Amino acid sequence: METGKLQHPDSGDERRERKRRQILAVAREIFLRDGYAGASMSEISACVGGSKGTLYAYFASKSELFRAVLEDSLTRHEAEVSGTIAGGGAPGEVLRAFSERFLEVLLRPENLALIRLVYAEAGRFPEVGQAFYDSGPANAEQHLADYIRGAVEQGYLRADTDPLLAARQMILLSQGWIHNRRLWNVTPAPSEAEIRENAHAAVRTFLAAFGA
Amino acid sequence: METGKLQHPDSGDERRERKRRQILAVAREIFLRDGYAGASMSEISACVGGSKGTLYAYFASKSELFRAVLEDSLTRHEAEVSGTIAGGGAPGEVLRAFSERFLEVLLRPENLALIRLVYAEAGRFPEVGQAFYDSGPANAEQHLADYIRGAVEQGYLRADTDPLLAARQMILLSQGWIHNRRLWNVTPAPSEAEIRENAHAAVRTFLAAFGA
DNA sequence: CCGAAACCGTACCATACCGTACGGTCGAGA
DNA sequence: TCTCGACCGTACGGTATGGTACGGTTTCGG
Repeated sequence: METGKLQHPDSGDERRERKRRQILAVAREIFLRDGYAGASMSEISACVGGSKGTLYAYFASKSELFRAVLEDSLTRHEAEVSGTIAGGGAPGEVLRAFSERFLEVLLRPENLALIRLVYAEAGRFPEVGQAFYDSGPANAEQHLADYIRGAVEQGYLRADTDPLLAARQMILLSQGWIHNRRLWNVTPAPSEAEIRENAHAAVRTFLAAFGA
Repeated sequence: METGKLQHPDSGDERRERKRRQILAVAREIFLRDGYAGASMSEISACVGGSKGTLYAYFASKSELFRAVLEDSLTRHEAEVSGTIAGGGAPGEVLRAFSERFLEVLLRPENLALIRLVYAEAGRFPEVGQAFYDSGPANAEQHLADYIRGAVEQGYLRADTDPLLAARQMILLSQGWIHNRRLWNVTPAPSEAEIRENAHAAVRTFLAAFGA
């Protein structure tokens, strides 16, 4: 009743939602490309096709649009990385899979741009950094620590392992030097082989420190 | 002759150089606070005291000022970190000193702001990232790798250690989770004890992987 | 088929930006 | 004391910004 009939492919709410997503997609692209201060509402509305009045009918201000773009972008890769450790099992292969996937996700151009943007704005807008941390690194950290705790209990890892510390070190090693060099834009995108190599090295060091 | 007499405390060139440094200091502060797009030449000139015309007599454009600020900022901590590994010696204490100093330098508010700024602009201005990398991380990486190579030859570390890989992993572990959380602005400045703890954990993991 | 709501195009406001220009002032060197 | 260059204060030009207003048009539910 309040949402209209399903027969029609273009009910009001659906239409509005579609437009909203379209605006978010365009705005996301421009924010990631130019940064918060560098992006322009006029350009966004021009790129999205409609008028600026319409844009302001969907989002009350630039900062609110920015917030919505971030919120939308952050909920994308929640499960993708954590999925690699959901099953449990022996650390060697699980951690290798995690490390590879983790770095591969971090290195996608869209995510590099997002990470740059968050770093840039976190100083002035603490809630940006907080939102990013909560919906990304905090999850990875927690899930990995849980897995490690289980692996310790099963005797795969040393009994005196601090799961949280081990998880954080594993994440740092997985992220690797490549990630920094990509953020600094001083090296082209690495091959899959390099990513695998990094994961291999990370796991080797991790297991040397925490393996049973 | 070409630089004027030393008797007078205020020769022309000296005066110019002083003003230049003053401008750089103020501009640095504002760029680090507001980012490149967010900073304003008018505010900089107002903060520095003089007129905008004078500002443009020293730096031809905003981008050139930005470049000069970066160049000036990057040459500060060259030796401070590398000094901790200059002497050589057994890895345990040397690496601990390196790790502590490294993280402590990274966590200084001015450097956090600089790192944020570089991350933010490296995507659009590759030369910014390159300059930063060359004058900072590349040096640390190289010096640490050299030290590790020496330690391997002296039998302190495993013979099959890849010095460059080991150096990079050591840097990643030293930088630690704290550094990221500070960049994301989700945690207050850590105590010295936390920094020492991080260094301790980094060295422990490193030696487990590469110790002889 | 009607009426209302959403949307478009465009013009507009106030502000801020970068960069320039210009007349006045001050201090140093001759 | 005179000259000259650097500096100051200020104002300005041209452009772009975030955000608003408004009349005309399309779209959709009833």
